[in-house]
Amino acid sequence: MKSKYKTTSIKDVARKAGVSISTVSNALNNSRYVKKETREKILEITKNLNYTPNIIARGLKTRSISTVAVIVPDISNQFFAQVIKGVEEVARLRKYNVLLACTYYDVLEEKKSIEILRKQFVDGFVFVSGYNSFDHIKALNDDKVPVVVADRELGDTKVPSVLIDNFGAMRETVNYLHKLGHKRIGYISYTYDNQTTVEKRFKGYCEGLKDNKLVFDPDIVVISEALRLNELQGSREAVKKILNCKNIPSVIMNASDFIAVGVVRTLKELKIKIPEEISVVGFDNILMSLYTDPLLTTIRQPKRQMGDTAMNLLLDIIKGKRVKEKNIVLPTELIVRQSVAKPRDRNILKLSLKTVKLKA
Amino acid sequence: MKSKYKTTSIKDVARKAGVSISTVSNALNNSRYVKKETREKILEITKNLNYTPNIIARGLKTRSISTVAVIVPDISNQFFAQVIKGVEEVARLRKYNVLLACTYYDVLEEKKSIEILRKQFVDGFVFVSGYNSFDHIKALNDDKVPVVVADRELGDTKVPSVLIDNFGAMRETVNYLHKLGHKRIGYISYTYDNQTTVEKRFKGYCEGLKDNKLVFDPDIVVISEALRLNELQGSREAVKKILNCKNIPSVIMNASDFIAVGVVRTLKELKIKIPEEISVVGFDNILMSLYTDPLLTTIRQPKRQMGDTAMNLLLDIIKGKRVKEKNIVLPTELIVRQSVAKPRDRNILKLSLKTVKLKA
DNA sequence: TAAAAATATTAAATTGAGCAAATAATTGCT
DNA sequence: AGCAATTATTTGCTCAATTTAATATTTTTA
Repeated sequence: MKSKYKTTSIKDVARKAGVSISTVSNALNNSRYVKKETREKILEITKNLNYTPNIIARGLKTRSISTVAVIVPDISNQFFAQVIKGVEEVARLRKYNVLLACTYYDVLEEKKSIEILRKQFVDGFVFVSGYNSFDHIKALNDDKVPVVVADRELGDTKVPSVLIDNFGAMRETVNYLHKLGHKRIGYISYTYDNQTTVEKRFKGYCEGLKDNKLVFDPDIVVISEALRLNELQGSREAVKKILNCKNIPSVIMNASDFIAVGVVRTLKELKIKIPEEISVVGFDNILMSLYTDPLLTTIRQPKRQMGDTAMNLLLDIIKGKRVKEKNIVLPTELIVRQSVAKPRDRNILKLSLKTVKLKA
Repeated sequence: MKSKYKTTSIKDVARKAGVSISTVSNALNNSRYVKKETREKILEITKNLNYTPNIIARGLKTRSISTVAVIVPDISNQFFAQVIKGVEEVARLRKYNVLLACTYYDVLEEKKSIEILRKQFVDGFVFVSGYNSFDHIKALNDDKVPVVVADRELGDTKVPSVLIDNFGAMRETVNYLHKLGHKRIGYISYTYDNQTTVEKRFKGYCEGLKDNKLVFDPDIVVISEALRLNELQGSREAVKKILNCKNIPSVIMNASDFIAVGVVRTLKELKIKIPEEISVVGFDNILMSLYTDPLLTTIRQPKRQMGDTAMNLLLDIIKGKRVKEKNIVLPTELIVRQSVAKPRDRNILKLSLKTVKLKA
């Protein structure tokens, strides 16, 4: 504490115990032999004086105050909050402190945070970048600063990372839908930069189509900047665009639950029945996916687990433990709820679409 | 950083500049007169050597490493995440670090966090307790440890706090509804302990009734433990209980948006029209309130502002600034969306209820 | 020009611990 | 008892800065 008042120090304990400072230090840290009686006396006095070692002083010598930084784009985003939760839990368990820094998708802020913190007192970083280029993180790693990246593929296996297989998850979901009988699979996403999770999802969708000899049809794929805002309007426009094509898809896959929630809303507004006429699939398993009507079928990513795995990995690296695998891929899971069904007779849909076309 | 390699220290700068350590310190901190040329030379060399002071060493002397702790029950809760966001923003602005600790509504964890952190290196606390008794926080304040409480009424104005007027917000909303013509106002809440925000809301509801000479009717008030879980089922049961009474309310107020969202869902399931037959009001303005159908009318609390106000207050206290008001009440706002309307002819409702009763 | 005043700089103490090397105390062995 | 080996403790340096009190330098004043 900043308290200007003198706190009890190791000196006080030493004086009261009639021994030297080092003996107290040795007794408390078990770093050297200390006679049993001496140790007990010291422990007793430590307790009486309510003494705890000054972490800062210790840190000056040991060069660590058991603190790691978590850097995320925005804590108010459920996803990042969950990752942090995982990090925090492991930190508490392993007696570490967590420093939080938000960067609001601004590389400059990311770099600034790195700059400030690495020169200061953190032992390492759990990093979820909000940018599409990772040179600053690679540089950090090259400088031997312990860092673990979560949910970002750096294309550089030297940097430890904890990811999910966005590509595989989407691909398998396409396979699942195809098995149900779907042949026209639409896709809605916000625009992506190079290397981002959203790009991987899109590629997984494309690969899934190939797996099943389905052709990629740009008429039923919308990738739009408007969807980045997580607002209903984006989904609304995307859905209308897809519904205006000749051959309407029997299912719409989405790059995120936020988009999917908007799609569900829009289809309901248009009186299109989900999943009877069109099925909808999300990605993320956000809380809201449990509040849509019908409940959203989506792909769960283990957000909290991502955080705790990253933190455990980071601490192992900091402690110099030999880690066998430093590029960890966590499993995703398709959560089957109510918004997907086998495709029905396409005539049902065509019927309701007469109305839609007029409105859209 | 923990880097075992030697970093450049103030000594290196001093040697290279041909001056003493203290002069370098004085030059960099503006703590003493330093001749202009000397200062410039030192600054130049500081830059060349890429020197930054070791915060830990400084902290040992100054007893601060510019870090505050934020303690919340659970970061994955939107509300707390927003508060933290506010705290973090101010921290970055005022060049402070934020240590995060979650306590999962466990007083023991709260006490443990206090115990660990206050003895260590934090300058103060922003505290959102998850408990209904605040002795540990009062003790902290009594010990002259800077602490600001957010969103909790301690009933002790000695402890600095940033709150909203839960009581007044509910009361005024009752007045608003009464002005619209509502005479039967239902209320759903989860159970509360002493002193909590939810209790204040309930009292505000009661006072609002009195203001308008409406009688409190336990038949249209549900306060249940089941609602604490934030799951649909709780709201569903509460709604059915209210609908089973003789004289059904024309509007249902709710202690939280989570409850309200469930209420909206349930009413829709029961084919009761919102707001034509029953109006619904929430509290919190969570993201999901923008995704219900109809959009939820609710009471906004300035969550982020709560965080940044608390942090600014805390830093002012830490810096010894004279603060005129250390018990701050932030304004709430009724956000009028679609789920509230003037009450119509009660016969409409009675008609649809014939069906409901059977189901419920 | 010498003394006083103002300006500029520095040596040394301080912060609270850890740690290596030196020293002291105890035990074992012949 | 005497010496080595073992066990226990301490001295003093270190970490990297801030700060106080002392000192050096320059400028002003009489």
